[in-house]
Amino acid sequence: MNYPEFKQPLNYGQVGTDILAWWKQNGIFEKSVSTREGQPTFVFYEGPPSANGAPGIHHVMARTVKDIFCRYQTLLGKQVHRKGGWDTHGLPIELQVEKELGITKEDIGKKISIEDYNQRCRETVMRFKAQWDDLTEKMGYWVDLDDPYITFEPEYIESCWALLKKLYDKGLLYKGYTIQPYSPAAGTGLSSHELNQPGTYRDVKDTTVVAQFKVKRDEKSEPLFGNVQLDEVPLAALYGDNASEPDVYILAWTTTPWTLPANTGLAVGKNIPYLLVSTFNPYTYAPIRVVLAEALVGKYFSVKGKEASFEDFKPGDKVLPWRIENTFKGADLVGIRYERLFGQNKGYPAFEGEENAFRVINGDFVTTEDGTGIVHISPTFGADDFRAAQLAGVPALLVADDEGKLGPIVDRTGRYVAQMGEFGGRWVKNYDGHDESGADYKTLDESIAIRMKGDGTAFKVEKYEHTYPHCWRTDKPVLYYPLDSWFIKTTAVKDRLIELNKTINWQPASTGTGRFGNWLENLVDWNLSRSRYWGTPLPIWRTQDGTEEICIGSIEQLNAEIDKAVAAEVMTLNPFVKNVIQGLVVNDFGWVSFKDKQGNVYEGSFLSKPELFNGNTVNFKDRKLGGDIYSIDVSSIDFSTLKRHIRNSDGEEKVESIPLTFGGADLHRPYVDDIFLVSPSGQPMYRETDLIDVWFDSGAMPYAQWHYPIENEGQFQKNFPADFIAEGVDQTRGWFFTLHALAVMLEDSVAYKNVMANGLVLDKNGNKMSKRLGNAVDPFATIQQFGPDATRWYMIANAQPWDNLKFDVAGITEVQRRFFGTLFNTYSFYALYANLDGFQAREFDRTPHAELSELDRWILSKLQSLILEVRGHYDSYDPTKAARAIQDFVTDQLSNWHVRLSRRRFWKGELTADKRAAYETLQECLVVVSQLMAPIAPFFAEWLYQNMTNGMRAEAIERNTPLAAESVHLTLLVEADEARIDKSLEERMELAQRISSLTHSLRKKSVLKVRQPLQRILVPVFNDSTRAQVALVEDLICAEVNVKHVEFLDDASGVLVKSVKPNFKRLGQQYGAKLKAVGARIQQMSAEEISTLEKTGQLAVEIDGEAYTLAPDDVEIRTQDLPGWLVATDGPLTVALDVTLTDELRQEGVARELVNRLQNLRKDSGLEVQDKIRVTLQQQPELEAAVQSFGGYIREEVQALSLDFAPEISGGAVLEFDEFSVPVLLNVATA
RNA sequence: GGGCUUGUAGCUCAGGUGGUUAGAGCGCUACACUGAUAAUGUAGAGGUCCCUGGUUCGAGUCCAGGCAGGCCCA
Repeated sequence: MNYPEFKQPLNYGQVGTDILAWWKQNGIFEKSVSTREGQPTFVFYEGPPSANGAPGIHHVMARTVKDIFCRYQTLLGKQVHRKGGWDTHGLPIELQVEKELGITKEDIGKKISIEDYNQRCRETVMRFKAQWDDLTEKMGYWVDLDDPYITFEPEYIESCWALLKKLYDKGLLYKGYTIQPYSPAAGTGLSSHELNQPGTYRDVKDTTVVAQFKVKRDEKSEPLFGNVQLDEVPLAALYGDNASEPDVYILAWTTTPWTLPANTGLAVGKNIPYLLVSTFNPYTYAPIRVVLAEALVGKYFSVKGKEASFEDFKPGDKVLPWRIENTFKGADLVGIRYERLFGQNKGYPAFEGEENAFRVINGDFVTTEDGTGIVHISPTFGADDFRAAQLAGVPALLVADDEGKLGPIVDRTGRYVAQMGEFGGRWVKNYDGHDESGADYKTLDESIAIRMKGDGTAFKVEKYEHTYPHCWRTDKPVLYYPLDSWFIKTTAVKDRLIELNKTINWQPASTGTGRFGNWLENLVDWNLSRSRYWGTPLPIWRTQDGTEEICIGSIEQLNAEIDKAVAAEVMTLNPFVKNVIQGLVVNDFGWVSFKDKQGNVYEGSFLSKPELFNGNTVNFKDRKLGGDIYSIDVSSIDFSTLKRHIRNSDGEEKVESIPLTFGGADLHRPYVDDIFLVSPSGQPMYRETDLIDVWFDSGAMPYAQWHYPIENEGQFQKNFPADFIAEGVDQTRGWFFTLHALAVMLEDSVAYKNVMANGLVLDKNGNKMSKRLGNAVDPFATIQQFGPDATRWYMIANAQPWDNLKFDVAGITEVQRRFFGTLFNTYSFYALYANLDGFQAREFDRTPHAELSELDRWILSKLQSLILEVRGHYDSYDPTKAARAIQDFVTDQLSNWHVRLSRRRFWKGELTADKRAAYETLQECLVVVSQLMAPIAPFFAEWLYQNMTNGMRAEAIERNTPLAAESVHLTLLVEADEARIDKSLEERMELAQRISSLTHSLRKKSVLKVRQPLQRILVPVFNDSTRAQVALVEDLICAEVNVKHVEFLDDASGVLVKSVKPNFKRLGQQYGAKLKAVGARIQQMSAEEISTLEKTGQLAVEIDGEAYTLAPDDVEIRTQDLPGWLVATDGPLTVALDVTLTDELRQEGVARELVNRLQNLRKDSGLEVQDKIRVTLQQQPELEAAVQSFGGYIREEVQALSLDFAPEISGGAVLEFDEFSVPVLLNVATA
């Protein structure tokens, strides 16, 4: 048997398993890379997943996308290395460990050592690696799992350090601050995780103040002083004697009055409407004008006040009179300057940048839900404040402490610094546990409010209940407070980031311009600092006073610095030494040798018992039998001489040096924290305790995966930048950004040329999948059940990867049935008949293209078009369209038309030239389809390819043809042979399909089954080309719909009834508003008018008294009816069916019925396709007539050597059809 | 709250630059076909194209505002 045959239904899961085993056995993935050696490369970066959880179905989606384009590029002949990777650091892992250990961050270093804690993290992070690897294999994602980069390995961290140093040397790394939740009582910052603990947000009653900020009169603020008088009351009349213009104040509300002395700006919403209102201060009763949001006027001013007289207002009156003077948009107010609330004149300190402070700025967070619609900005005590101020160039109010170090007006214990005038030293909240019940107790907020009332700068003071976060440990209120942080100055390269982003091909484009582009436009500096334990440590050491610092870029440099520090006696011992020695004890390998600094030679091994280290000394046993045990001071060891001696099983000895850096060196905390360096001036330097953002780790992978820039420059250069990356859209500001930012800063280049951001995988109802809701889909079970191909195909074909996918297994079933089932059937069909005929396709001596039938040339033309189309879609990173095009070709064109119409060719008779051509055509289609689908459905494609080509392999290898490749994934994708594309042929086949469909529809209406032959169909045609086109496919149509002829009707026949439809597109352009009338007139055209238009090429009509000349292009003429005929239409195409039945047609119909029943009988009797039979029917006149005319046909169809009648038949079957009931005897012909 | 994104038949999705009668597959119903048969053909039912307003002779398509879902950020 040349072509393997399979039972229906095919077990797709098994196909996956079998192919996977074969790939492994034959190293196909490795070959897919190695056979492309020397070819152009296609660089792909694997975004490292974290293996601390089980993989989900969405990972199958993301990895399918990655896999598709890597496989496709391989098919194009490129070499595609795919180095895997693991993301191993970060908060999720720490939290998981803490949960498992039942501890909190506070316990680290107390209940558990940092060392042990990090060890737990290291063990936890790879816990699910086996599952991940398993899924990777089973789903057919080809990536190198044997040599992945792992972000916690010392080489990887060292690369990160080297990159940080490069940034540091470029001046892009600096220490600043961010506003973070801070607990003065605990003296520590709080993570958002800690802030989300239950019970941290509580209702508290605070003193709140609506403060008045006095506007400085200048060019910018002049409109506020202009006397617009919306309420049409002259100013003088308003204030009576106080006719001089009252001051203008901007109102801003705060629930934390203690931040008011730190105010440096006011934020407005640029689209929010604001009012200028004339009124009086409720405490000093001075006439004032105030600015606030229109929407909030009702909150501060009563209806009564709007009517109240200004002249009659006197101190003590409850109702404040008020009038609206003018309206503004927030944008109009931006830039206005105002006076400092607590200024130097009142004893408050000056600060740097003061000239840029006290301005109105834009704030996108401003709302009119509460307050005044204007937000008081104190950049040191609010994250929004800080950001808005930074964007607008407004400085923070910082004062110098005793050492000259700048800081906020509140110290880290929660008190005002001494410089704060009358309030200096006051607690901003009750952090000192002061008794609040005392009559004279006043909070700082209250004191400030009282002061402001007196100064006339408070417009409203009241107690207000709101929720406020509290420290979960101390129960004291949290402050938003500036904490030290290290930053990468991404804003310095902002323009370049934007510029280079425009050269990246984003899929979908909107993510690049929108989500990512906007993010770049509003870029702030990258906050690198994390106060955590399990991550890449920041390699910066500083002196206590911060005046001297060093950024370490390599372990070599670090060792050199350590040596200096040891020499300067800042440290007694290089902490890595212990690490190395520990490693040598743990790894049982043989023995070591070294010299001490005096040159004495030692040979032997370190002893771990009773304890490895006693201070800095270690026990060492001489290798001589019964040798002495020394106690050695490790600081005396000359580590450059340290070697280990390994004896293998053959007794061969291997000697290797042990670098101090690796082989046990751990660059994590706490080890790096134990390193103290010495500054040039001789001061000790301590490491900044921060870790760096894990996103830096992943963004550094283009460099760190090769241990670049420490080594492997060539590797790096060859693989930078990436041609393609793909991850979820949630990575836009994560990995996509960090890759881009680092590439621009370090290499002035993009990091990737093409990027796909895929969407989420939701459950079938559109809800997010989660373990908690129990709607998560198990990827292993899915692949097991449906096979990897149907799963992948469904995900790709159903929705474009960047749209969210509603995952429904019913969809996989459908794909499996409709696409894979059809393709499998088509293959089985081919295999069945090819095997019967002993046919084996060859690459040589094939039927010349010109000699192929219309049908064959058509499907091959379609195939070439498909190759073009699919390549185009893959090239433009649109796998969905590629999948859909392949699917439509296989189901609609190949199976449902070409194979269906070719069935007789396959099963009839000997291996003729036409049959051979049919095999060759189908064979070519199937092989090409296997290639085209290979990126998406790699297993099934392999299955199909091998089944189709294994019989050709030997010759292919011998003659070195494309099919020499043992795997479809090692082939080169066929190029479309455009010479074989025949658009005209494709067009007429479509006509044949549509005419057939219409004819079927007519048969159905007339209840004339297809088995009943009919004489003819009539097709009206208006032009010769259509006529010629249809004539060429007449045979196909006749065979498909079982009629004898296709006849054409043209105008000359005189029986066509035409109708006309306005061509609105053309008419609209020509007549515009008149179109309606013209269109109506066209629809009323008479037969004569249509005829005139056709013959003369124009038609004069009158519409609403105006003359128009219609051209043929203005209308679409079609035939809709043939009087006396049953017709069906599809757009411009019309078909009429001649339903006249002659005796001969009837007889042929009977003959066909007979054939059909006999075939069924054959099949029911279990006969094989090739068995011959003898048939005897019971006599019946009508049957005999039919057999007389069509006996030869019947015998041939049912492969009967004889077809006879007998007067009486018993014991056989009875054929029933139409009004017949025929006893029959069927025997297998033995000879 | 901001940015981005999605909304078309029961379900999943198509619908360049606006053109009047909005399509496909699945599912459903009926009929047919039967040497691919757990396949296939034909027909039918099924739509306020999320809503409101605007531009236009004409809007699923363009504009504005809203609603709902999603993601990211605050």
